[in-house]
Amino acid sequence: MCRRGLINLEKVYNPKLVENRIYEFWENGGFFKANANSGKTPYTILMPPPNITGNLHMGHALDNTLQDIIARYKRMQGFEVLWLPGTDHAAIATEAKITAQMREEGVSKKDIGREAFMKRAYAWKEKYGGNICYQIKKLGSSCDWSRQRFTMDSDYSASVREFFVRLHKKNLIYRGKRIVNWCTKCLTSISDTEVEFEEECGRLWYIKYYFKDETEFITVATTRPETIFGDLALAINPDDSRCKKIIGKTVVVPICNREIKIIADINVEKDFGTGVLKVTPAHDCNDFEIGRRHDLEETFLVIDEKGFLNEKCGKYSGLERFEARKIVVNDLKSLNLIVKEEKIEHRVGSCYRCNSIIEPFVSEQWFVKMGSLAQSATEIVKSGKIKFVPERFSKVHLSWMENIKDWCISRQLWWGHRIPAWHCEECGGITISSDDEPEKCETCGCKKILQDEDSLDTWFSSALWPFSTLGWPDEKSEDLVYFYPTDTLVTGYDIIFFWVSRMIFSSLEVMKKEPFKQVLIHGLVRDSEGRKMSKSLGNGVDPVEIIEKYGADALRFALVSGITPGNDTRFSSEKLEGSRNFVNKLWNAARFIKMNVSYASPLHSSGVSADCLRNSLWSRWIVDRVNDLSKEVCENMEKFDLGLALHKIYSFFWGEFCDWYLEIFKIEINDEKKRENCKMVIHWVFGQILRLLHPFVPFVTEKIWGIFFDGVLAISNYSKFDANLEDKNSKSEAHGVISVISAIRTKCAEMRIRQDQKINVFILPETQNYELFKENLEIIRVLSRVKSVSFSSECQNSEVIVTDFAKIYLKTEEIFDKKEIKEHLETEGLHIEKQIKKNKILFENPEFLSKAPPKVVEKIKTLIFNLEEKQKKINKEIENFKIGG
RNA sequence: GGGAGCGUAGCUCAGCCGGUUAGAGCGCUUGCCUUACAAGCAGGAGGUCACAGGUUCGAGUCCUGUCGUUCCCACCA
Repeated sequence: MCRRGLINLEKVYNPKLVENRIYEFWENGGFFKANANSGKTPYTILMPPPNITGNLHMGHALDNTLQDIIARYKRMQGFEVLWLPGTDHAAIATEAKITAQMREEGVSKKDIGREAFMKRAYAWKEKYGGNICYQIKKLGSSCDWSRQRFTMDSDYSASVREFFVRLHKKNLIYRGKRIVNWCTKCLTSISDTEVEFEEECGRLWYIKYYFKDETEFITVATTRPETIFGDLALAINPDDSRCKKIIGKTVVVPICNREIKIIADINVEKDFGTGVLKVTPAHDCNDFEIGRRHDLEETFLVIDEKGFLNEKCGKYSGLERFEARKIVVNDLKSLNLIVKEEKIEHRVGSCYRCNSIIEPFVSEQWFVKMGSLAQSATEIVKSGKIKFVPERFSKVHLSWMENIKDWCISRQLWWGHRIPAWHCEECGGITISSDDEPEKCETCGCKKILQDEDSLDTWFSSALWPFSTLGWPDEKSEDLVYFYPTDTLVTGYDIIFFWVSRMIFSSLEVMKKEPFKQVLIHGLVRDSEGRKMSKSLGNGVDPVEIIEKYGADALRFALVSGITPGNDTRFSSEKLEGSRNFVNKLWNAARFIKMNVSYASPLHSSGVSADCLRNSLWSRWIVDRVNDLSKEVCENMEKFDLGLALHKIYSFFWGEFCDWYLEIFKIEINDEKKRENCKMVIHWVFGQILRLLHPFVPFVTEKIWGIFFDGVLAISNYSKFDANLEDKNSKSEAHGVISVISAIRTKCAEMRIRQDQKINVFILPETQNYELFKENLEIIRVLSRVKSVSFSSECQNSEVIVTDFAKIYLKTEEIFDKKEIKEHLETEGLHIEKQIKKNKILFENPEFLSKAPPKVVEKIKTLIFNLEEKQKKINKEIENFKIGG
């Protein structure tokens, strides 16, 4: 890496020439490697492992950027920072991708078998997992690659098995036939969180069920007539007035002519449809519950795993479920069994991976008992040991935990952790073991045992991320002891249930300690029109493409500026351009400083001496300002108000440092007495700016740092408030001069005075400000772009401006229109009068005086005083015009 | 049905504990190629802070309600 010696810095910053080399420099230097023996206070962040399904998207870019900002900030503050990266095998998502790919090739899972499939999946992991890491590096992420983990690493897998075994021992895992959400395309069960519900326009058919041997019928409303083959009862609410009359009676299921009973159950809404529900326990969650209460056959399946009607459906068997619906409805109609048909808005669940409609389906699955786990996860958040930022997201976690049902953790997939359960062919007993291959059946001791075919929910393994990545189940592992509990988890609100909540209860279960102290929740990255970025809309943006075009720093800047924790953000090319411009501005400031302040050898940017500040207001001012800024920025950073912190640095750097200090520096550098001190100050202040900005835009700042200073910025100290550098007077003095310059500029623009009109300015300062202005006459002249500035008490036929610090007269060779000047003054006077009035009203109210804090009263008093002073001056000028005629 | 967010300039959004004349970026507009930067510099226009009440000496900020909007949760089949 070219550390310095940039004699000719390019006019336009080119991130392409910088970023890759800087990252290599950091990585080779091992600056991001965490050390469990450093003796420093640890600060741990675990990267939410991206799925190996494909490429990183903008959401990842935001998530990673936020983490990197925090990691770099904490590292610069002297913490031993561990930011542990990794990837997730993403069982169902990856398997869906691979099978889709295979389908195109015309092969199926069955064709190639489990072993070959796993081989293929690992190859996929190598390819895409590697690509993801490449992308994370491109973003500038300062994570410790030596500790990189994958959720299917062999020791990680061992920890998953161990966890399973422990839960099983505590009776928190059970196996049983239950109704689950079944995806007929992925051919697996999925958990409740993995079902996405959407409001859809469907139909409600009113179907006649005749009483046995009677001509009377009862009408039942259903959205799923194709499931009548699975009807095992009709149910009615016990409070329904018809209930007594019909309860226990037998009705005949249409078409299949099976006889079923009418039962009473409180889960039937009296007011929905006809108030009578057909109960299909094997294909509806609600009906399953009712079935259990009334001893109905739970496993009476009529639809198979692929979504086709089975042999129980007579001539309809073999029909796809939605096809069957149409045919059944038609047949019912022709049998005159449909009373009416109406449109209905209802919620339909679909698979979060493949989007096909979920079939509630009874099958044998493994479950985690949630009761006690959920309770501990609730308590820890209520106790405040885990804090959500913003706080409101703790509610999301809590309300989910408080209403949770048991968690279905088995999946009929191959890609993932195979369930560590072995079935005995001899005795049918189940052996649960954390061994890779247990030798014999625990029950009968024979060796004929076969591993369960199912694998585990991907979230079952990612729930262990906080401790498995640090060495668990080895409880004495150095990393685990030192880095656990971790400090901050950064993630989007969309995976609170999926992951955050599950990490909390899993960690409490095995570690007996919270997995992290804070959870920083961020929102979604949307497109410029506020739409969610998605493949189907084609509005997704590839972070790497953006980096190629604008640079990683600009991307990071665009993602972070203007965000507030928990809120969504929009991403647009306009924002990106603004961000790139900022980076370029920074680069050019460096270029300017390099051109004017060249030291033979790079400096240690240790501090500024009081000596440096002695003879320049502007040095005192800028040092005080950057000192203030450091304080505010650190306060914001601690609260994770990263967008706000960045905004403050931005406006200081651009609006104060560049616009004022650098411009003034150009003038002061000509003063031999000030020159050296100025150089030292600019050097130091710029160093502080680089420190403050580094977590946000690490590449360009590191690059520039190398031009001016020794050492590595990434591991330098963050800028920090220093009470010794406070200088309150500098602020008002600088403001006094700046306000005069601004006033002249505004007036000139207003009056369309062109620069070539050579105007002369005379100022009359307040006596106490005389020295201040005397010192700064040249600065005022140059920055206001006027011909001359001098002191004078009065000046006929001149435009007059009154500021808090001075009266200013503008004079050109041309004579101003007196009337116009007077009018300007009068408008100004009117404006001031209005303000005075508004503030004086406060004092007419006795309650204001008695109740408002003295500080505020005092503040407003001086405000009024100042305004009145100004008003007097203006009136005097107006008076002059009258006398003058 | 329950819960949450948002509503501030043409657009995207800041605005901490209530306290002078409500801010930024972009866009628009006027004038500038002023030796770091035209990806720039110096000006300017543009706001009933969704609406209605309330608390308060004082409300964009706190409370209640209304409207609009977005999202999350929930077994009306």
